[in-house]
Parts: sequence; C-alpha cells; structure tokens
Amino acid sequence: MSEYSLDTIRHSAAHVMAAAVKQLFPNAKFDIGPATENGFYYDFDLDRSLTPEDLKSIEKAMRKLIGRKLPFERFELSRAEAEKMLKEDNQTFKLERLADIPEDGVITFYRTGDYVDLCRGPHVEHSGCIGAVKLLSVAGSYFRGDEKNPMLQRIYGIAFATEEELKAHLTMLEEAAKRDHRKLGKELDLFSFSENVGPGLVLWHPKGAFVRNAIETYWRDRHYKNGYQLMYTPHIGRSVLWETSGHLDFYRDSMYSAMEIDENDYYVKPMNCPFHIEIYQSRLRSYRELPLRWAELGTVYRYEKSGVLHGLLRVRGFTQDDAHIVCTPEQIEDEIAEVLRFSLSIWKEFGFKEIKPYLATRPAKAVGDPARWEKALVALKKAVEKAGLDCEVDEGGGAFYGPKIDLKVKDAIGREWQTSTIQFDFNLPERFNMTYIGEDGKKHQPFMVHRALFGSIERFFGILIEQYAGAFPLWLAPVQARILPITENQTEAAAKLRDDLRQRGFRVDLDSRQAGLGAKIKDARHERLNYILVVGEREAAEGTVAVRHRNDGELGTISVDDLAARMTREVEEKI
RNA sequence: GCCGAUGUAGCUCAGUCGGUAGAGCAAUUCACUCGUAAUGAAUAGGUCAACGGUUCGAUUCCGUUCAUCGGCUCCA
Repeated sequence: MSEYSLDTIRHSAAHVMAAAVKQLFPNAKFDIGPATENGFYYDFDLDRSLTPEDLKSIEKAMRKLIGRKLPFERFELSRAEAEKMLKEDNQTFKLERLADIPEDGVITFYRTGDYVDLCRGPHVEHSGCIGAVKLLSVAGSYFRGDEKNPMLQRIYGIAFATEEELKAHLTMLEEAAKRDHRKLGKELDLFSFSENVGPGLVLWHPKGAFVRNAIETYWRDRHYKNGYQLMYTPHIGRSVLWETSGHLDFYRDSMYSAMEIDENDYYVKPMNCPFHIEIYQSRLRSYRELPLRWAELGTVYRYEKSGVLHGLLRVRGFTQDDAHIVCTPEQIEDEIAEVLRFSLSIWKEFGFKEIKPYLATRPAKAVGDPARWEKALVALKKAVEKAGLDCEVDEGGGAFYGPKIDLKVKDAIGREWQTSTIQFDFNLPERFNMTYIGEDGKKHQPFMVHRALFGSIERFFGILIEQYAGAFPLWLAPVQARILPITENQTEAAAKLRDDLRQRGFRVDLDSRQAGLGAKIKDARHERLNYILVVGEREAAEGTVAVRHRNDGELGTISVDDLAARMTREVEEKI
C-alpha cells in the first residue's frame, strides 16, 4: 500500500505527463491536469493534433521521467513574479487560471525536473512514487468547459501505485466493455438503429420489445398500486400550446421543426407536461381531489446535438415514464418523500445499489415566488433525509422553473447516467393559470412536480442490459427456455414440449437445426438463455426433459410439471 | 454543435503503394442421427457508407455529406 492517496498519485502523474508533452512539444500551452474519479487528464493547446503514436511516445517519455525519480519541489511566488514567468513562456491559459486565485491566496508552483507548473498540490515526493501509468485516449475539450472557448486537446490516463493494480483495472475495463449494451444489443438481437430512420431513433426488435413490454407492465402495475392514474396523450400539438408553455421561446432549439396542417403549425412533443395540464384544465378542480398523481409512458422527441448520441443512453426519440403530481402546499412534503421512496424501491427491485441523489437549488435567473422555492427545497431535503441518503448539492444548479433531485446510476464502465428526476415547476402552473378551489372557496395555485423514475425506457433498458450483462432474469427474459432435440428423430416430441410449455405461459423456442448437441448448447449459452431443455430418445419416450439452468447447471431429467413449477417460482421471485 | 478517429458480406475482421475484393462465424443445401460449450462437405452472400472530383480506369487518391466511436458541452 502506497503512503499516497490515489488522487495524489494521479495528479502527480498528470504533471509528469505534462512534462513529457513539454519535451515533445516545446511550444505547448498548458491548462490544468487534475485527478478524476477514474484516472487523470491534462489539457493542452498544441500546434497539431495528437495521434495514437504520440500517445505511445508520451507514455514512453513519462516512463523515463518516472525512472529518474525526479523530486516534486514546491515553491511560492508573488503574483507579479508568477505573471512574469507565465508571460515569458506565453502560457495564456495558465495566466487565466492564475487570475482565478483570490487576492489573498498563496501562489504555489511545483517543479519536476525541467517542468514547472502553477499548482496547489499536493504531490508525491518524487516521480518514482508513481507506480504504474497508462495513457488511454485523446479527446477534445473546451477551455473551462465552455463551447465559446477554444478547444484544447485532452489526454486521459490512469495511474496506480502498483503494476498489479493497473493490470487489474485494465482487465476490469475490458470486462466492462464486454457488457456494453450496444454490443449486447446487436449480439442478442434486442434493438438497432438505421440510417434510413435517423440517428437516435430506436428500433426495438422482437426480443428487446418483449423486455420493454415486461418492464412497462411491471411499471403500470406498480403505479396503479401506488395511487397513480395513467393517461395517454397525443404526440403532436398546435403551436399555441407550446407558446403558452413557453417551449417555443426557451426550448425551440431542442424541438423538431413544425409541420403545417390546415394552416396551423403542429410540433412533435419534447415533453408531456402541457398535455397533462390540458387535462387538468378540462374542468374546475377542488382541493378535495388533490393530490393528483398522473402518469404516462409518454414518447417525446428532442433534437439532441449529434455528438451526444450514445446507444440507448442518449437518443432523440424516447419514452419517459413521466408523471405529474399536482398538490396543495400542505401535501408537498409527503408527496415528495413518497416519490423518492417509490423510485428507490423500484431501482432496488432491479438490483441497483449505486444510486446517487443530486440536489439542485435556485439559480440566479428564476421564476416563481421565493417562498415557494424555499418550501420546495425543504421538501426535497427532507425526502432525502428520510430515505437515509447522502446527496450532493449543486447550489444554483436548478432549472429556472424549480429545484430538483436527480438520481444517477453508474453504467458498466463507471459512467454516471441521470435516470430518475423529481422537479418542481413554478413556471407552467403560472403560464397555464392552473388553479384549484380551496377550502376557503377561493382559487389557489397548486404545486406541480414532474417526475420520472426510469427516466426513459430506452435509457433504463440500456443500463439494465449492462447491469445483467445481457443475462435477463427469468421474468424479463424474452426467451426463457430453448429445447434441443438430440437428433432429428426427437423433433416432433420437442415441438410438442414447446407447445406444452407455451400453453403454460412460458416463452420457449426450439433449435431444430442439423447440428450436434454441443454446438446447440454453445449457441444457447452464448444467447444467455435461462433454461436449456434437452430431449433425447429417452426423454421423448418418457415425456420428461433433461434440464440445464444458466446459473445452476445440470438439474437432471425431470417431469414437465416439475420444470414448470420451478420456472414459475423463479418468475415470481424475479431473480 | 465542437475536437479527434472510424465506415469492406448478417457478425468479427483481413486486403488492394489505383486494374471492380477475401477469411472465420452465421445462413442455405446435402451427408451424418449424434447425450451437455463448435461433425463434415458444398452453395450462396458485397454499388467496399453516399455523392462529387482527379484519372484510360477509384473500394483505394482528393473534397463534401451521412453515420458510428472516444471526449467536451448539454441531458431522461
């Protein structure tokens, strides 16, 4: 075990990488090189684009620097001295970073060999303390993350105290790549995209569609049991709707363009809320019917920037498991706590443990009564507390229309994806003039909360594929069992067994190819089928079946009734 | 959208320093009739992402577009 934290080792590795880049690109301008959760990076401005070969040379140069055990020497400069030094070296980005340091801040530098960097530290004692490094990739990245700023080149790397840990990490990355939902989606014939249809528009193949249907059925059931009412609304609406909602003002860039019908502009919906509000407005509402919990699996289309599309996790057409909660100020705390509890309980049922809430508060530019913001924030905070979770607070990170809690879960290779969201909205009730008649007989504006638990069915499915590595539990599996006749003589008996099991409600198919049993088993296992049912001469005669389970292995020859009982149990237990 | 990379058979990939392409797996057919991770043989399968330019000739070189991948930003 190293005496230094991984962060310190990685941050020092970033410095060594910068030193190596300085050697190879003397004119390089440097930005910053922090440690991250999964490694480190450094941003550079270079006179040409980096190639994979450059990465190798940089890594080689780093190894040399590490081998020389160069000390990290800390020293302080006055602001004037620091500015002079950075100016002489034409380090424009560093100069901007220097300006960020507060007036009374100490300006420290670290020297490693010939390389000097403006840096707060801390660092390892000398470069030899960086056990093992590997550079992973080059990517573009805007200075300060702002797309108006120049684009720098970012090199990502990973560092560990020992070679063994590095090796283990690289193996983990390889394993994670094997569960990539895009790869499995193709291999298991779950979904695809077509250039003819358009980017970010998912084609659900029969097997993927089955899983989706199972998820949706489960979702509906849980919602009815939790006091929700389900609705359906159209995919398009007139421009006046989107003018009232304000989407045409502040969301237009993300909307598909209008289509003209009978001299009216119609827009494909990017959100479901205005439709739900129209239902609310269809008659006068009393406080007695609140809270309303209105849910819809609503398919929306958003023009997402082409560069952000990512398999099922970021698409342009997706179905939100959307709901709007409309309630009185007195109800708001209980409602929020209930939504969070509901959400967490569903994620738990699918076996997710790494879920992190992020609380986003009031931004500088916001609409709505500050007192209502405060009440909302209290409700959100209390809900998190009640759920016993720690949450990260993003001060001022809320939307202009309300504060929110987002839940994020990690995919196979550690990337976090936003899924559940609970968002207050002080804008739409105002714009649509939503009211209810209170006990006092007067009109009041209700609280409205948007929430999605899965986020979108697409994203949830993508994450689910990676979570299970394509091996779906029996209740979700599109094909639960495959029957393998040993020779063609058993094809008839096998087909009969298939039909029998189908009649009992199981999803079963038959491998009637001319192939050896071994080959059929190999393919069935590759498809991660839960049950493999072998029918040979003996089973055909007895009306039994030789069962092999995906996790439990060979279970011997049993009767069809016993098999069905076992499968039923497994479906009910959702394992 | 921006930076960088990639696009060859259903899949995974090779290949052509410019003369219209090949493997393995999958598919189809035939033979074999087989007991728990690959039986053998044959056949078929491609506007080499699309469009333009250069050239006697372009899958190959150049340009544009589209799509995908790694990131940035944004987000469910």
